[in-house]
Amino acid sequence: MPASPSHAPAATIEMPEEPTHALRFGKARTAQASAVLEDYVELIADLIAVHGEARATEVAKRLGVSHPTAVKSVARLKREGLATSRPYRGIFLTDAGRQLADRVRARHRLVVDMLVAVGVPAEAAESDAEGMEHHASEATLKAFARFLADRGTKT
Amino acid sequence: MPASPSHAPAATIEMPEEPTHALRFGKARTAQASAVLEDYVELIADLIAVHGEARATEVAKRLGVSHPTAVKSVARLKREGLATSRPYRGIFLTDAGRQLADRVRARHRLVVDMLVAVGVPAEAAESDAEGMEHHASEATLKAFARFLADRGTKT
DNA sequence: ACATAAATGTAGCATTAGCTACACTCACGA
DNA sequence: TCGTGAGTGTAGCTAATGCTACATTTATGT
Repeated sequence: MPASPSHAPAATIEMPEEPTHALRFGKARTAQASAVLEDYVELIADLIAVHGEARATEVAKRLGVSHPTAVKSVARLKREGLATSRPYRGIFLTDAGRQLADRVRARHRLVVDMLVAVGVPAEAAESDAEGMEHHASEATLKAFARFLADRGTKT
Repeated sequence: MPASPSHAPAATIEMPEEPTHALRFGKARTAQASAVLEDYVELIADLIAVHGEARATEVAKRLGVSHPTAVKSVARLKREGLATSRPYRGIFLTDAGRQLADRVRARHRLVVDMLVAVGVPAEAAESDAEGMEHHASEATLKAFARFLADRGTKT
């Protein structure tokens, strides 16, 4: 059976538990925690780039949430030093926020390209990447990049 | 700009907003919601298969959470008709729970195999798959399966 | 048989993300 | 100038996931 081959014990050492799993699950949970922040930062960066500014209502609309929800999340971004804003003005990113946005954006493209490269329809690739990207470790991203480079990024 | 390539189109239609995004983000959020349930169900199935029963404490340990947290989640599983349990006894899966476990397990393997096939180190593949698997749509899974079949499922 | 340790359960609190309802501002037109 | 409506902000509620602390029950060893 799958999860813990170490329980099959016949010979060898015998470690009673498998904290390895705990670490993995914990990591996945942590990733999910920052996922929301990342989505907001990326979107805000896009809005600023395209419209010159990012307004709470617009962010809410794009993310498919109510505006108070967006406002609350932006408050969290500010708390974490990723964004700034003043009452009735737009939302702006700090240097840290911009850097995060760039990283997130690059990662998103990489994941989408990867999915497309292995035959996932563009629509599904975009959609699924939105959720998966937040869980791709450095090692995985590096592997993706190498894979894409090797096969010339062709479909 | 990046996030919405659909803004690029010089000719064609030009839709002012992009509710498409909202749908995508919403989907990712929903997926994340069931992710926890799936993790629990999969783990419980494993424990039953290996130990003959699944105890709350063991589940908590494996998932890296406190036991009350595990208990609370199991309560949710019961509410959703995926598991059953009686005070001071083990946790069991309903038919629905077992079916879900099977699907989750298959999906997990598929994602891991895929990552490995593309050159991700086994360790990272296992770890990242834990988070990514919950966001892989049917279309994506199908594409993964096809890709693996084509290249002979070799490591 | 009974005391005690380990496992399980319960209570209460915090945080995050969502929502609706309501209050306030600002910009624009009459 | 003064409304009014769209955009923002705030309050207060829900649900999920976590936690610690405490209560209970089971099981175990003497």
